[in-house]
Amino acid sequence: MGENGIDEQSDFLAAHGDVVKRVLERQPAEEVLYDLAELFKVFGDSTRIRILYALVESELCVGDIAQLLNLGQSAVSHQLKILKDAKLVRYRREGKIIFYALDDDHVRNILNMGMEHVEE
Amino acid sequence: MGENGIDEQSDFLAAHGDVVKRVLERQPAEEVLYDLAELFKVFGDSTRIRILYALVESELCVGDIAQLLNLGQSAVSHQLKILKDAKLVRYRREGKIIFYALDDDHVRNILNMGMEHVEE
DNA sequence: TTGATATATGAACAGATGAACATATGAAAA
DNA sequence: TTTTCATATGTTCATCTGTTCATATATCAA
Repeated sequence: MGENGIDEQSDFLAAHGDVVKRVLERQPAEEVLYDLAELFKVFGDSTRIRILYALVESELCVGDIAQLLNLGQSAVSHQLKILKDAKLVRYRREGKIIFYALDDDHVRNILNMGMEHVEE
Repeated sequence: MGENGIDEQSDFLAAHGDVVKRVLERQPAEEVLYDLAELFKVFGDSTRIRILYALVESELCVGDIAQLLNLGQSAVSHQLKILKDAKLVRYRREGKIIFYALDDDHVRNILNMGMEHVEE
C-alpha cells in the first residue's frame, strides 16, 4: 500500500473520530436518556399495556381491571403502582373504591405512535 | 339498609358489569397489544436508547457506536440485532464496515413523544 | 492462500422483573 | 367497636435480560 492508501486510511480514521465527537456533543444528558428508557420500560409489559388500553376507554376501579384482564387483584395493584409512579395514570377515591384513569393525552399519544409502528 | 340500598348496590354491580363488558368489547386484539408491549420493551433499555439517540444525529458503524457509548463491540452488536429485529434500525454494508441508521421517522416520533413526557 | 479488520453469534452468569401468596391498611356499614 | 369490602404492600420464586468472553463469519489486502 502506497502513500495514497495510508492517507485514505488516515482520513477515514479521522473522519470516524470527527463523527463520534460531533454526535457525542449533541447527545442529551445521560440522566434524561436513562429516564426515557425507564419510561418506555413501563410501557414494555403486556399487562400494563392492557391496563392502559382499558383506561383509554374509561375510568376504572381496581376490581374492574382485574376482572377485565382476568388477573389477581394484587397483580393489578402492583402494576398500577408502577403506572402511577411513572405518572401514566392518576386516581381518585370514592369511598372504598379507587378509580384510575390515564393521566394525560401524552399517554394516549405515545400509545398511538407505538400502535402505528406495530400496525405496519 | 332498605330496599333502596339493595337497589343501589344492584345498580352499582350491574354498572360495573356493564362497564367491564363495554370496555372489553373495544379492546384491540390480544396479539396486537402483545406486539405493542414488545415494541416498547425494545425502547425500554438505556443502552438501546443511547444507540437510537446517537443514530438520530448520524448514520454510524458498530465500532463508532461502541466508542461513543464506551461499550464493548459485542454488547453493541447484540443490541443492534434487537433493534434491527424490531425494525427500528436498518443497515447498509460498505466493505468491511456496516453502517446503521434509524429505520424511519416513526422511531423519531416515538422518541420525541417519550421525551416530552420525561421533560415535564 | 494467509493475515488483518469489522461485525456477528453462542454460552454462561449476575441482576432485574412479574406473578402469586399472605398480610396490612383504610373506609364504610353494622 | 367489630366486620366487611376494596385496595396496597412485602416476600418469594421462576423467568427473563444484558453483558462478557470466546469464537465464528465476512470482507479486503498481501
